Amino acid sequence: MANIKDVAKLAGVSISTVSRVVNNTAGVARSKKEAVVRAMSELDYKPNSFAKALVSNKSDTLGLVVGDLGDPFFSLLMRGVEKVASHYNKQLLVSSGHHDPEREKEAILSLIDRRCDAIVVHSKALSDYKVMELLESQTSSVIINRRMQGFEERCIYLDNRRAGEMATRYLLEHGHRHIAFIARSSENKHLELEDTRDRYQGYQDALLAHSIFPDAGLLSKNQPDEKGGYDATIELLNRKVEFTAIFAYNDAMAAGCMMALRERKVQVPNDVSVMGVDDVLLAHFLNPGLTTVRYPIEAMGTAAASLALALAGEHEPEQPKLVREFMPEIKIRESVRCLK
Amino acid sequence: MANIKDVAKLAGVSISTVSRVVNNTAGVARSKKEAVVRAMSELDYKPNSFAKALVSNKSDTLGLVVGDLGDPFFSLLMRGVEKVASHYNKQLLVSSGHHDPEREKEAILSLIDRRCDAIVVHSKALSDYKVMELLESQTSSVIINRRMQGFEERCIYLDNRRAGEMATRYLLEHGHRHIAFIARSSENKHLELEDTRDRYQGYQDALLAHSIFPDAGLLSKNQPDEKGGYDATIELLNRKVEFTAIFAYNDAMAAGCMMALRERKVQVPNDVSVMGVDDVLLAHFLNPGLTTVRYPIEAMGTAAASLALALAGEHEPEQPKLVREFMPEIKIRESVRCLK
DNA sequence: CTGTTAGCGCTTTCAG
DNA sequence: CTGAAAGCGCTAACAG
Repeated sequence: MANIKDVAKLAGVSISTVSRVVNNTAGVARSKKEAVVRAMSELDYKPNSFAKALVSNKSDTLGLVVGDLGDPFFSLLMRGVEKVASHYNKQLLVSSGHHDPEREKEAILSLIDRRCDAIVVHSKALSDYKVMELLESQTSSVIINRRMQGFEERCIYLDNRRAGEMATRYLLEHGHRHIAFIARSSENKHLELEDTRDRYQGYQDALLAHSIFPDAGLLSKNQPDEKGGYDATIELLNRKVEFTAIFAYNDAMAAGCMMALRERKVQVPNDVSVMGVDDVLLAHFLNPGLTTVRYPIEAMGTAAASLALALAGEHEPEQPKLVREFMPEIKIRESVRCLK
Repeated sequence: MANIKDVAKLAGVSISTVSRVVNNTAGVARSKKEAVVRAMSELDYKPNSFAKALVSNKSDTLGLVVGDLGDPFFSLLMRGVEKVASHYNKQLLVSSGHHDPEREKEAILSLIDRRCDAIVVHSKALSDYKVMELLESQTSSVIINRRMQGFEERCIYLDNRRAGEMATRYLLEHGHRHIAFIARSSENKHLELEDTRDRYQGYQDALLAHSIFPDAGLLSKNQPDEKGGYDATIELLNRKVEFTAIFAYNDAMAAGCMMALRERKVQVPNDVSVMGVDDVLLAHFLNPGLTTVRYPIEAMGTAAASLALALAGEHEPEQPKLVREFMPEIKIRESVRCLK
């Protein structure tokens, strides 16, 4: 592959001149410029990005760590991040942590090794401490979907407590009094997940505001996907506790939940109402459509990438005060019945 | 950030020695080795990947072009590709073509500029000719989901004709005689999309084998997503033509189709049966579950990445004869009614 | 086993 | 406006 020297030779100029026309970094005589341009296209010259990165110490790369590339939630997150990456002409380097602490750590480190200009990290398997330790020296990195003490400036997150509170209140306002909660279980025993805890907290807030004491028998934990939602619901059903509504940690669990209910001939929403969180594509196409709490994940991905790039000095933060905490909102479909 | 010189100085050795212990490329005296290791960890040394790539002319990067990062189909593709990337310790560089010819071209070129060791491309907006022109000199690139004349060695694709034939035959075997086809329309007037054409061809094959002459009034085209499926179905319904089954280009369109039917109070599968292609997550959670033709996209992503890396000389192709053409298979759920 | 040295391809002073 | 030259951090002969 042709390099800058070849171009210089063919154009009859020095490599500095070639560099100047490539980067438009200084004036060059029209005639020489034309010669260079001609030589470049003739040789199909493409500047070597490594050499450039080496000397400029900038990679024009945006790193992103997600949990699982195949998950619709992360899919939306990636789309949001990609939007700003392409706007700033950055390439996207993606790594998956596979919900495993060791692999998450590797994913983060590999991105750091690559000297990304900025990094956006979604991590659930690593402790706050570990994440901060890994990213401390990486000043233009942003954590998404997590709020960490002393690291707030670099966190983009949802008000999960409010999400839990909103959903539960919505159910209460529709006359439900026995509301089950399907929570996300943590793979790591020592790591309490902030988001599921906050959503549960919000759930309790709403209940207590209606003078209802949260019943541990209505709490079921499982992994945060369709299968987990299914299993958690079966377990709930087997307990023979009474409930008229189920609030699931996320839409994926809600989908599994509805599947289990259908199997057991429990009608949604006639017998039991269901709500989720996220508002991924799936929610729209479930039947009945899933009433859920919208998690603006794509917009948050965009915000995170934008913040990361701002930290990297790529641009000024647009807003006078950047929004770091996003607000959930209720998306009404057909999975909740009014009991009044 | 510390570089190799700093480490060498601190360890009291030459940079070659440091390089040797980093890459384990030659024996080093135990004492020096230990000194180097200590210095590295003390300085938190991370080899500069650009310098390494520059000198070795290898980037340890796998490039991937997809249509849209937010689409579940591509999500699965990415997961398949990522699996082999991480297995070979390659970083994944992802670009999105946004279903636009110009942006697809840019995406491919940007990956070439980055000197990826191998590239996997999913392109629908560019013509065969353009794609081949762009990737001709890029010997370790693979096209997925497309079969191109004279480029077969680098294509990984599904037997789309058979997919269309299988689905239609399945419907015929269940007694359906009036089967509508919802096709993918092409954004680009001059570009006939091979996959939708092949599926339609297979649809016709099956029909003709049952002595049924394909009726153009039962064909409706639209964009290949939920909205397109919805619109195509509404159009079909408005035509007042008779049909007992609908075969959609993909699951997304089938989902939109079912949505439209539900709105119009047409019951699935009692009044109309529906089939799709892909078997994405959605298919499982639609109600009724969508009977579809499984497109092993994740496995194909894995195969494509593996082939690309083999072309790059990273490894021998595992199979004596690598599978380039994948076979669809029927995934039975509840959206098809037996009329016999 | 170890150090010296010549680049990899590019940007960026610095003279002219 | 232009070219020469000094690196960016690393690898890989080459000599010892």
